[in-house]
Amino acid sequence: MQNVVNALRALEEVAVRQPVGVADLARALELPKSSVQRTLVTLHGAGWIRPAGGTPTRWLVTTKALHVGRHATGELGLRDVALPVMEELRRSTDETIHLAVREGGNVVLVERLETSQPVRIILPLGQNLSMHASANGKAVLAADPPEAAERYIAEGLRSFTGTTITDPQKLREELEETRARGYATNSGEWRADVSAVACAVVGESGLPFASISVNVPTSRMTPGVLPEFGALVNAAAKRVSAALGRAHEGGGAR
Amino acid sequence: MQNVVNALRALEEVAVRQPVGVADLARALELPKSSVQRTLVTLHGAGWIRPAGGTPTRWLVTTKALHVGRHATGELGLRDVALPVMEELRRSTDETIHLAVREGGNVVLVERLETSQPVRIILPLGQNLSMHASANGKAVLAADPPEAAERYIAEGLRSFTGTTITDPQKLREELEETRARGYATNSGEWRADVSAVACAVVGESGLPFASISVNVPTSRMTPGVLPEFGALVNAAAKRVSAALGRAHEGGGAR
DNA sequence: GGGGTTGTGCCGTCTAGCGGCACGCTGTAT
DNA sequence: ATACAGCGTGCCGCTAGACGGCACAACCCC
Repeated sequence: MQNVVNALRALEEVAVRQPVGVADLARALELPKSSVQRTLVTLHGAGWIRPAGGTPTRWLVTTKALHVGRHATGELGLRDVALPVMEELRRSTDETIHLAVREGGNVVLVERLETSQPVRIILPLGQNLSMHASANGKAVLAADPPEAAERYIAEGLRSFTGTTITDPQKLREELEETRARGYATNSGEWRADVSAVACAVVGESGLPFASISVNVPTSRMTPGVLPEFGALVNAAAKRVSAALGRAHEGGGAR
Repeated sequence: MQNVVNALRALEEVAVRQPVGVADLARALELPKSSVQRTLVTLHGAGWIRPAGGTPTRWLVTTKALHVGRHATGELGLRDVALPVMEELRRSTDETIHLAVREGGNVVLVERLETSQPVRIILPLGQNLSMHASANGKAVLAADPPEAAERYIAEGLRSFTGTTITDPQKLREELEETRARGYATNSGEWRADVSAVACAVVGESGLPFASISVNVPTSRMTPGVLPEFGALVNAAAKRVSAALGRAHEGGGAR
């Protein structure tokens, strides 16, 4: 099915480079022009891309991918269950609430409710967050079995800002604290101006598969609000976990 | 490229029915089980779906589609240009702001900023809005050349609520008013509790390709705010159009 | 415990995708 | 004015790779 693989590669490439022509794409994909041309026509027929209209023909992605992507929440109904809880969480904090799902070695932002305050964090849906440098990631990691965390650590901890935890031992301690505390934190470890508290959502198997976070500009993150938001986000994650069929056992993380 | 078409159908089907197994899918797609199986493995290899982990194998879509879908804004950089303007629009209205792009005979919601007020409208990104029963749609239709509008009208005007405009002549008058007024309106014509004002974003060719709207629960939509929000949304759409390279000529719509 | 259903894998047939090639067009540099 | 390089598009013979029938082990629910 090399064919399908190439078509999907073409689709992604169109998304990144749009509006783009056949020849450009063929070069980028290192594929014969005529093959790419055929692929584009097929993708168009299936409704995933469309010509821009002018001449020469330039291709754009349609919203088909959006429709498919909306369902990418890992568990059936996670979004529906989480949204009302996130709503309430935003009302009580008036800060930006994120819902992220684990995927591969990362955590991906899939839903967002914003604060009404002027200074705010806007991350695009679909944003990848690394496990060790985001509150959502650390919440998931802390709720994981130790082996899984070790496997992640073994891949190396990339640094993003001055406060990013890159020392394996320090990260282990941090995860331990997170479990004891019931929520994970992040103070400018990925981007200097973004701080957050998060708690994992666990499934029937007891494994974490998603995470909810309250995101605050570092400038507004005073020591006082941290435990307050922590307790709120912990309760929220517990409610979502429970609604998905299983009591949220132990702290907020494990 | 029947192959690719089937793979994309499978992907969509997985998104809708996830978590789903091979046999289920094969029935839904009316394709041999072994073919579907091969397709699933390929889609997995390409990173678009993933097995749920347990046994029996159930498939889920990944966030790959989200990443691609994020670029589905029709014009290069539309989202980046529009977001700050939408931000300001929300600050001045404290209502939910939508960015929609035209696609085929519809208009599709691609970005959203919410009000902080408790009663609010939440539409999913990727939502299709019909041309004649939404403020965004009517704004685009009013900015289109008359032939295009007539072509749309000829396809028939479906009714959603008691106030949906289904009479072609009434719609023509409404579009005329919209052009004169500089913004389109919607008072519960699609869903009874949703009202809005909108204005089209036009490209270099002078044709509308997107639209910005302020969405208000019908209960909050008093006669007074209508012209106020109308003027604001008109100014916002003009700014986006201009930033995309061309002065926004004439009223707010054309 | 057995009948049905599931996910998975093999393999011979032949179809449908592959890609080299040529065409007409447009915009640019000479 | 002319040449040229690049573009998007379409054709067509060859063959690689997809197709789908089939078989099998594991599982679940009567």
